[in-house]
Order: sequence, then C-alpha cells, then structure tokens
Amino acid sequence: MNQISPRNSPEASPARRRLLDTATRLFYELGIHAAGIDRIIAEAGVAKATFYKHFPSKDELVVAYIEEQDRLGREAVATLPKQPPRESIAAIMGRISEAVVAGGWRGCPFLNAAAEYPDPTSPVRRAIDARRVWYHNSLRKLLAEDGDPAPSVTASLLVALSDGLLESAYLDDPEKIPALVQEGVDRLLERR
Amino acid sequence: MNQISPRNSPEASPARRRLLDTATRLFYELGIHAAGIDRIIAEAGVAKATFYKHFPSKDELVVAYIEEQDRLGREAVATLPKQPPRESIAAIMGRISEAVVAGGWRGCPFLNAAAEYPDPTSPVRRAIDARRVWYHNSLRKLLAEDGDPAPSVTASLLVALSDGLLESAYLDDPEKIPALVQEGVDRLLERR
DNA sequence: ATATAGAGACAGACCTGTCTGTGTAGGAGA
DNA sequence: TCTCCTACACAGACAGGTCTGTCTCTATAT
Repeated sequence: MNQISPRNSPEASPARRRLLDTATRLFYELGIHAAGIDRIIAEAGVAKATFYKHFPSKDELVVAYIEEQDRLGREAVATLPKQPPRESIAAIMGRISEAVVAGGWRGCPFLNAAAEYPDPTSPVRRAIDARRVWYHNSLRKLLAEDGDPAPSVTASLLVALSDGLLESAYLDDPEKIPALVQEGVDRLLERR
Repeated sequence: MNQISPRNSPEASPARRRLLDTATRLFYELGIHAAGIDRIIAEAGVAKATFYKHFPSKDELVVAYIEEQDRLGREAVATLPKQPPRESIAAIMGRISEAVVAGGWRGCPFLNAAAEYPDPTSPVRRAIDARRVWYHNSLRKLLAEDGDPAPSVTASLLVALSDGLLESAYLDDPEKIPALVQEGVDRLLERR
C-alpha cells in the first residue's frame, strides 16, 4: 500500500469537500451550534461514518471552516495588485464593501464564531486569533511603509472599524457601507 | 382578586429577579444556546414550573435579557452630567473603556446575541435593533448640536468604532482599549 | 384559603459520536 | 479478459446525553 498516494490527500476526497462546503453554508446561515451534524451530512449526501473518518469531531470541522475562510481571505489579499501602501490599504478595506453588497451577509464569520466559543484556549478561538493577528500585521506593515508615526495604533483602529462596519452591514443598512468604509479610512489615516 | 395588585408587577417577584440575573450571567458567559433552561433554574434555585409562569418560553427570557441590558445602558447615559456635546460624546464612548477594563469582558452582549439569532424578524433581533437605533440617534443628535456637517455619517462611524473596539477588547488586548477609544474618537470627529 | 413557588417526573425532539452492514470502483495478478 | 482484493463511501440503527416545555405533587406564607 502506498501511504503517500494521492487518495490520502485531504483535498482529493469529494466527500470531504462536500462536507466542508455544506458546513460552511450552514454554520454561517444558522450559527454553529444551531447547525447539527445530522443536517450537515444529510445535505452533503455523506454517511455519518464517512464524516467521522474525515473529521474526528464537530469542533474539528468548525476549525476547518474557520481556517478555510481565513485562507481564502489571505489569498484574496495576496492577489491584490502591487501598488503604493495607501492604495493597498484602501483595497483591503474595500473588500468589506464587496463582501457586503453581494447580499446574504450575516456578519463576520470570525466574530460570529467567537461569540459561540467563550474558551480562549479552544482550537476554534486559536484559529480566530491567528486570523486577527495576520489582519492586524498586514495593515500595520502597510501603514509603516506609508510613514504612519504609530502604525500599530492606526492598524488597531482600522481593524476595529472593519469589524464594526461588518456588523453594521449585518444589523443596520448594508447599502450605506461602501460610503462609510471610504469615509472612515479617510478620517482614520493620518493626514499629510 | 385585584388584577393590578403589586404582586402582579414583574419586578415584585424575587424568583423572576433571580431567574433574570442568573440568565444574564450564563447567557453572557456561555452563549445563549449553550446556556440551558435546566442549568439556569438550578443555579437560580427556581422550579421549572415557576420559570414558565414568569416567561412563556426561553426566547422570551432572552428578550428580557436584551431589553434589560439595553435599559441599563440608556439609564447610564441618561445620568451623565449635562455638558457640551463633544464632551458628552467622549463620555458615552468612554463607557467602552469602563466596561472593558473591569475584567471578564466577553464581547458586546448585543452582537453576541445577534450572532445566534439569524432571523431579523425574531423578537430578539427586534430588541437588538431598538438598541442600535437608540445608540445611533443619541450620537447623531449630539453631533448635530456640535455642528457636525454630516452627523448621521459620523454617528455611523462612531457606532462601528464602538462595536469594533468592544470586539477587540474581547479578542485582542483589553488594556489597549482606553487609548484606542480616545484616539479613534479624535480622528473620527471633524476637526474645527 | 389562596397564591406562590420548590422538587422533580415525563414526553418528544435533537444532539454528538459509534457501530454494523452493503455497495461500488479501480488496481493487481492470472 | 476475468477475478480477487482493498479502499472508500452510503445507509441507518443505536447509545447516552441534553434540549425545551408540560405535568403532578408538596410546602410555605399571608
């Protein structure tokens, strides 16, 4: 038996792919606790034994969900065109508007998950932490390049503004978000 | 039987008071779905029948929890000293720092609840909406008094900053919040 | 005497996770 | 080409626990 045959690669399994896609949709739409395993496997068309072969527990599925959302976000940022730092920041923040005007926005997946996982040492919370550290650092580096005298402070404010506007898009009026993103970034960035 | 006797007032029942206090603590610490009725009544020392006499369902208890948190916030703002609008805004935003440095902060109760209630027509979401409308309007009026040329936009940005900093206090470093509140308000308010 | 509330059994549904059994597709060897 | 073998996945029963909500019975206090 070939232990490193392609079939052992996680991505090579269609069942695993269907499970993660279905879980992503249901976790986001219903909330994590409200989306049961029985429903996930039924809508994915996967047997329960197959599910527990790919994921040791529901929490591991949640971690995979969080990590994949994180990875997709990082890839989207990585493929942004090379441009001056201030334009890069505007482009990163502009992704908020894109995510939100598409419709079906139900809040930031990471904040929603954090609301359901109080234990900061849980694997789910660690995955969320990793995402937040990456996001803050990405902005901080661009701000430093831009000559911001306190790039870490400004980055924290931009992170807070991002989180707040993503929640506002869920709970208030999504159509106002694009203008608020632009205005908020303008006001938070140091004028020169 | 006197239908409007004092004993019919909701606040007159110690059992109801214990239920709401215990539910408030458990909903906030564990999350709403994760806090079961059995545990709430056990820790409150209340019989199940008594619980269902005071609250027709768990969701009604959740609504009472949200509405009470909302009421407490409004009372705290109402008792702030009369002062110029910009100082009032600073005082309202300063409540974020107070809430957070006390320790045990687990995120904004309203945002956490919204994460668990996807249906925007549910009573819980309506209670959250009412809170957000009040908060936005309070800031907008003060900004208009202050002569802000676009008080609604600025108010939306301050609401977003509030939400984002409350989440940051939960997921990042709470000790940095007071400085970020001050700095964020400074940058968002129109300079004159 | 009546209102209030404690204790707890119970129903029916749903939760996660384990288990057995069946079907199928593809590669290896004759 | 035919057959065997192995990996994979589907179907679903089952266990043990928890969920909300209803019920009966008992105790207390005014």
